[in-house]
Amino acid sequence: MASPVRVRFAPSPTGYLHVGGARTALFNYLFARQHGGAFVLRIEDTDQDRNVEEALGGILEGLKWLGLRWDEGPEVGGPAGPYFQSERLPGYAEAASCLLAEGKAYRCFCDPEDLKRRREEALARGEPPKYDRTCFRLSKEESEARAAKGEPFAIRFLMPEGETAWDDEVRGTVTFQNATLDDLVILRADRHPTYNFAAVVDDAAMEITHVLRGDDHISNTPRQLRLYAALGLAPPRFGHLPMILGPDGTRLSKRQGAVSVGEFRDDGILPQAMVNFLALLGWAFDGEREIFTMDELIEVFTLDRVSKNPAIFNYEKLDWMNGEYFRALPLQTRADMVAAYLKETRALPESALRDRPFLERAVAAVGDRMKRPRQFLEYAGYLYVDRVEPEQIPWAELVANPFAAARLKKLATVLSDVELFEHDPIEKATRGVAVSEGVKAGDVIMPARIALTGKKVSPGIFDVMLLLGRERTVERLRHAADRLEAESPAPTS
RNA sequence: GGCGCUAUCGUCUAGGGGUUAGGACGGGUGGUUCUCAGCCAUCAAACCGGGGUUCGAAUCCCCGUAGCGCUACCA
Repeated sequence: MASPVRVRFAPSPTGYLHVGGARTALFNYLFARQHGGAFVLRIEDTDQDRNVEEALGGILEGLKWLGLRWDEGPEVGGPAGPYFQSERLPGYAEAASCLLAEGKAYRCFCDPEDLKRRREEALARGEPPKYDRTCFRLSKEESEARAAKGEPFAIRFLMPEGETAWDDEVRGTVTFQNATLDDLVILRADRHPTYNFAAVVDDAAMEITHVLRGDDHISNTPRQLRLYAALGLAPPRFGHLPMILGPDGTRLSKRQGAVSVGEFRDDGILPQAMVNFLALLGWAFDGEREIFTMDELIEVFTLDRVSKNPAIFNYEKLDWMNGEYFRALPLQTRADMVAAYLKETRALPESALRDRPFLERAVAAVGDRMKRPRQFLEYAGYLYVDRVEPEQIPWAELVANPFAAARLKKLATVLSDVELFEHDPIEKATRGVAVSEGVKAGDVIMPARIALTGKKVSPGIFDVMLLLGRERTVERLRHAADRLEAESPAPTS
């Protein structure tokens, strides 16, 4: 039996949790859970200049919100800690010294600014911008003398000849010529490791068995493989996940819509929907089934069904999927979410939110028209205002209808006389008006809808009346009728 | 420029030497209905191009093209 599966998600705290990162984390999580392995969270904070104080909290929060609990890492600890690279500095320095001592790495005294300039010049000439090994040619004595004098230096890995290949879990065999790889810096002048080196040292130390990461790391893999070999360490297996692109086919950016899981959460996306949607970005079960709970994903997820091509993020499909999940939620939960949304956005005065039973009735009436909490007011906002100001187009339609005023008036009268102001009596009375007018029910209902809600679209009209109550219903109908009479000529009889 | 990866409806994808190339989102149409949503039914919509291999290629191979990624003392 092979060693137990151990995977990791290794974000650097430089920003929010991007959906691409979230998808990578999800796939790692699913793979770990399915194999009964461990999901490790490691924070790659070796670049102090780029670390953002608040970023870590957001990333952790995002992972938790998605339900991706890590077995080892920040907040929970674990046997392979610490889980912040900034706390593992001695290990990198030691590993680098070993390579230096064995002649597998060398000191580089070149000035970073100078290097940068040379690289740009090479690029401008159309040449590969590789390090020219100036410092590799230094004698051992000179190198040591300069170091002893206190001259700053970085440590570079001496890239061996030959080629490097591996059997990728999603792409099959991938091969690189080492000549196209650089003598990469493994330890910077400030004694901090660079990404490729730290990742190798830590993945080995943490006994990571599978590295599942974004496609953008594919060219890092041969470098890391060479590093494992030089260090005498057994490499993990690698799997490169396809990128997630924006609607325009380029890297998903804020310009194209929400990109961080926090934004989606604030937009009323449910974590279950996000997880399900993300799972389908670059992976499919059989091409038919689309709805999966996390547990079901854990059961059926396999790396060999991960797609090789980049996926464009489809906001509409996420919205649809969210609707699928949102509608399935119990009324209580939906009401909770709507209440939380209204409170956070202060879309309604505090007082309006106090009547919880009313809110629940309204949410029930809106029913499955709502795919996200934010749509509540779209369908029920008129319940929370003293007087509706009808939208332009619906009102114009009413004005153009010569019979509208009379029908509204009649309906108002009938409704004010209905004994029990409940759904069925209201419906019966309303339909009665239509019959006596010799028209279809819709010819009475549509004007009423506009008078009552100001819109052409609303929940069922009898639910609306019920929610409004007899008084407000009758008043709105009469008010609309009066206004109509004032604005439009009476029907020629 | 170099290196690498990829290529099926607009999008996510299934399939993979012989299929009416399947599903989902989105779109169209019809039904249910007081509108919308939902639900049901239904339609349109794809194998990047060129060469091979083969009786047969969307599927295997090569070339081209395109897209994306990497090419840092970033991760």
